[in-house]
Amino acid sequence: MHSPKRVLFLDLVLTLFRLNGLLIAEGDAMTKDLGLTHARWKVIGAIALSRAGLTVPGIARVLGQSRQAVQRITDVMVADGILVYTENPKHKRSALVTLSEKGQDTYTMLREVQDPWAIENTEDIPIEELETTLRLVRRLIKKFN
Amino acid sequence: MHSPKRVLFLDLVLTLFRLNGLLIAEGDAMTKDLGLTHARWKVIGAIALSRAGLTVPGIARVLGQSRQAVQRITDVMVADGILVYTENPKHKRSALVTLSEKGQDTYTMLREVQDPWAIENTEDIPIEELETTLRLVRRLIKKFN
DNA sequence: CCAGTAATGACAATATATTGGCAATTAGAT
DNA sequence: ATCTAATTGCCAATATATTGTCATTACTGG
Repeated sequence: MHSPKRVLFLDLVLTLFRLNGLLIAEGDAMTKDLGLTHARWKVIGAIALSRAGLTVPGIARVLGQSRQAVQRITDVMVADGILVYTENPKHKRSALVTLSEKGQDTYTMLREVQDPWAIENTEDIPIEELETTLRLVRRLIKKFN
Repeated sequence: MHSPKRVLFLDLVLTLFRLNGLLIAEGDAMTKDLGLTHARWKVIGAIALSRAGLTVPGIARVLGQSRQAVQRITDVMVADGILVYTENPKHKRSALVTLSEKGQDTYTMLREVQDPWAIENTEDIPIEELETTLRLVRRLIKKFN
């Protein structure tokens, strides 16, 4: 079967793996001075972008990872004073993970490098293409959920 | 700074992390019966999609990973008889990684589940959107290289 | 051709992530 | 309200990946 969409899609998948790795490398380079690793800034970013508050399994879903991996890193980050487990009105056992004051400071510093980075790397990209891509990615996520 | 592109882009990045995880889960589910793991089918896929032949660091670049991680898994796969290190005319020390007969059989079986999967998941997606997305992803990769 | 730089293999230490299992809680359906 | 299925925390084992280092080979500019 030589469906052009099939080839295109498989090519896209491989290319996405590559971009994923490069994005992690970018983030690590960007946060080198903040003492963060990708496991950490991903969690911080996920929490910061969520309005409603996130539990550990919630963060894992957002990041496409196992809840155990997230639990490990949040435990460490709580011990480091960057995150705080706060009571979850909607669930007795599953706490909400929130940024401590120190964590908010870290996020502020993260933003200071992340924002210019984001602006710089989208300068020459039409907003329509970003929207199309985001929409397509979301559509795929919905399929695979 | 409230650049809409900035927000869109950061949202896209987070969403890509999630899609990455889901794609890996999809692949693992797809290849469960073939005795593959994502570390393995990624390597097989990268080799199969390459025309010129790939070295270990070459595979690592395609997959956006460290060469050491790839080296580890290719060593195991060579020991398992799925891959073969063959002489590289262009480089004395860095061998080309190729599929053995067994590896080609595995790839054939992989294709039998992968192709329908790819077709099914792009049925309702216009080819133009796939092209736009692939082009954008490639553009980002070029920036981050 | 040569000198400096980058790429590669090899090895080790560490970090990160998945998988599996189990008990307790929650959510959903009837 | 009750039953069932899904979710969650926790623990352990294993797999995967990164980081750092060094010697060797390849590449590049002059």
